[in-house]
Amino acid sequence: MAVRALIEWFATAARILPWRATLDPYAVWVSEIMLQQTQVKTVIPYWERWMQLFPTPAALAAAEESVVLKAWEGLGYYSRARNLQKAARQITERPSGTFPTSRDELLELPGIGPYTAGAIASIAFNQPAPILDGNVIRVLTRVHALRGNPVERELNKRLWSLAQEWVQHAAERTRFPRPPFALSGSCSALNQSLMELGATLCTPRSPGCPDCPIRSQCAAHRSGNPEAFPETAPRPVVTKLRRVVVLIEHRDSILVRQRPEGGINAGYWEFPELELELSESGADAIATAARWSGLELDQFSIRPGLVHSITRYRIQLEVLHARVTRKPAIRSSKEDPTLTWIPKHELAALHLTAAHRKLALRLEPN
DNA sequence: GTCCGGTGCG
DNA sequence: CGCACCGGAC
Repeated sequence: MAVRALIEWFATAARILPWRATLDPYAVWVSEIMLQQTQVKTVIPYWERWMQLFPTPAALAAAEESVVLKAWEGLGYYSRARNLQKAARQITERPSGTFPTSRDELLELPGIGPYTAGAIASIAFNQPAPILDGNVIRVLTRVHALRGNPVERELNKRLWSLAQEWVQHAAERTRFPRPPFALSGSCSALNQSLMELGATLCTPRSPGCPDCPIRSQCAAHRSGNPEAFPETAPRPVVTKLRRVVVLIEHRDSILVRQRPEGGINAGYWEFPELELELSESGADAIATAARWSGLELDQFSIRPGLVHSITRYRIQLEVLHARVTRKPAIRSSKEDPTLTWIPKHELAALHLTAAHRKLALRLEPN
């Protein structure tokens, strides 16, 4: 085990990150949820704004959902934001009025699974709770040269048990050097050092083995091919889709709609989007938009499109623009009651999906 | 183009 | 256990 070397390395090599300046469990929790599936660099400005807007669980619990979703706009996986607020409401309703401190209590909150429960319990409260995320999986499979897919039950169980042994060892056998940031103790230091190593040196490609504090104890390093670990399952095939976005402006207003609950980008606003066949041409896109809107073909102009990827889809967006002097009566507004004209200056405050925010930024200001 | 990554739900 | 959920890095 390389626990001591890891902790000593962490005390000197840890990146200074805004959420490392505090041990407030709420601040740690928010950072951990944002960091799920999302890179540190992306998270930093979101975390700063979030902590200003909602400095406590009570502030988050009391906020309008639309304000919460606006603060999350562009981060993706929007159920994380909804669950964060749901959990904040549960926390403020606790009879004790205190933040849950145990892994088991944390696990009861929506959006908190085994990783996040361990992260909060160890980082904020220095409990010997294990954590296993992508970084830790990489470090542990490399140190022990563990073959197999870490998602499968057998290896996954082994990795959790190693993570538990390491943090237990940290709890019983180590102290931590005083680092230049907030640290609750050696369990926190060990867990954070595993993640930090995975994020900065023990990276998926081109790992920085020469600088690694535990390379002498690493079986994958000795093997000469650390990148062979962990083994990964093939990713699901990407489905290509093609859609047309219809930007219709009338005076200072523009047509938007809200995405339904329960699917991609649930509850977020967007400009109307229509499905196209992959084979359809630009002219077909205009015909589709005209049929949907009741406008004439020649009222539309083609604007630069964009490509974006969400989950297993790669979506080519064509963009059409029309400026009308009379609002068209759009038939589908009966089936889609969220279809709404809003003043363009209100787009800034609306929660839009990332792709449509890019389109909104291309509109001329009034 | 290809790769990366926690939680919830069926 | 398989799949859905996002956006950005390379």
